Amino acid sequence: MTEAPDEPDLPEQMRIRRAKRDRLLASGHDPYPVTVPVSHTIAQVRASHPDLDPDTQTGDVVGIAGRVIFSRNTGKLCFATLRSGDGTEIQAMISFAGVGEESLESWKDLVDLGDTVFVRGEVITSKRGELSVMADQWLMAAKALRPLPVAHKPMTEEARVRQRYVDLIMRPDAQRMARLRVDVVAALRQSMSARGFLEIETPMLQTMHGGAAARPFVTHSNAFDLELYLRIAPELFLKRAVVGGLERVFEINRNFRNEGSDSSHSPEFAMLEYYQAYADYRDMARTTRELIQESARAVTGGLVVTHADGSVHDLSGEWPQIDLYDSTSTAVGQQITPGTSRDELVALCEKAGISVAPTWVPGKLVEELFEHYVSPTFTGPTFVMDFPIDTSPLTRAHRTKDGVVEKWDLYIDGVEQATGYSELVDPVIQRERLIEQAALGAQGDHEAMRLDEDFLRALEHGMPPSGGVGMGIDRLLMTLTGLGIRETILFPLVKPE
RNA sequence: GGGUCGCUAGCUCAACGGUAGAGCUGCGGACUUUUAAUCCGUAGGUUCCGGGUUCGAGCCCCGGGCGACCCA
Repeated sequence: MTEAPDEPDLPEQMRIRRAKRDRLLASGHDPYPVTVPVSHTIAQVRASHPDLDPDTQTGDVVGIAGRVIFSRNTGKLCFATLRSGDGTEIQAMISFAGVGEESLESWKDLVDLGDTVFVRGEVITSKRGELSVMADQWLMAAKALRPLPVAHKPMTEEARVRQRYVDLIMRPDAQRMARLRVDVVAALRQSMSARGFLEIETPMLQTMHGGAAARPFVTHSNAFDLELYLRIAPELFLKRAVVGGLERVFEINRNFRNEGSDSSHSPEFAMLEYYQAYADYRDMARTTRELIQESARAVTGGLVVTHADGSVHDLSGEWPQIDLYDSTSTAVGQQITPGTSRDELVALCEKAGISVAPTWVPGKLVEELFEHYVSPTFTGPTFVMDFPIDTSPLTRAHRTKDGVVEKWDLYIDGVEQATGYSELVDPVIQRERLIEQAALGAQGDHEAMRLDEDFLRALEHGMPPSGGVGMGIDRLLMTLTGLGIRETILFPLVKPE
């Protein structure tokens, strides 16, 4: 048994709680016992005693534990609302008659809001009808040394993100979000598994980053004296697996991109990527729609989801497909094709107020025009088809249209939700594309891809015609809930205080 | 990267350049049916950090930190 060391700089309320911990120890009670004799969860007690009349005695004795979130003491009878980890609550009653004077006084002296307590007693209802456990014994299960924030004023957004443990205690919605995420990921895994996909894990520490246009985080292996990168995408390894004959593979895991964060971007984010041999981008679009619909059904029971702001979003049915070049041409009032000159595109961008970076290739300019004029007009889920070839170095050229690749982006609520491809599997063309990327990198484009010789060697062994998709898990949670990305991630990256 | 706003008690927020306050929380007291319990009393501060102006700075100026929003 240890005394709390003197910490005179602590706020008064924390000093007092430490003193209560000491008093528990002094009276022979462990403030952090190894276990308490819980017999039922709060949810079980609630479920097995529905609709009792007020002032009922059931004769059922249970042992429950939960965190004290409200406390109302009268002279010889104390009420506490206990909340369990799943968000369910029940009232505990500690009475002079039930536990005796010493234990009652001890409760009033030593139990604070935020403490986790064990209560054993009969399941009853109070005179007001509240389902309660009338204690014949109580024990401290975990003494809280810090006070909780006020329950009736919302914590600031920053406080909720930085101290998610407190957010989870105080706000049942925070717990619901964490559990919803579990359900969505489980639904995705089940949907993939039902289609014969194997879940595999590919390296997060890579000697060569690739698979996306993004700046990587760099780290270092002491043992190998080697510069390593946190992956920006699993794509090139999943494709190696397809080369090897794992014809349907997927991975759900984290990617890391060394860029800023805002309401829809996080430096680390979870992604589902899947590859399917003998499928093309149209097959992948259908599968992706089904995956999202199955996720929505799994967590909401239907295909019409209601967001936190009350807005309603219909994910049912087929989703429209529009052509990138056609829709952008209509929006700017001028025919744009893969043959439109860079100068013309720059002029259109400047007219739109888009500031153009000198490294931007023509395809990038077209995508910027599209995002400026067209994507904000989307009202429901929309597939945008057939992207410029110069921004998609890992994608197969379109089978009939010059200058574009077989790639789609799926937009939901105006945000890119997923992207799919008919994969480029010709190792000769792939090498040419990556050499072009390496040249861009040499010119200072930090997002350009590198020449990955081992990946090319794999392709040279022959990769079957395949489709691939990448879908953001955090984005999917946003789509289903309408919340920001920092709500969907339990512990998002924050700068140190 | 640019602009605007914010940072004060454990939490949420006030305070004309002039003694830093409130609610909840806490502490002491009353109360055996409360529901954000109520009633009486009471304590609690490095005003994000560092400089400067001033008789005097939470407030004004400069620099820095963290955050939010808008723009790029």
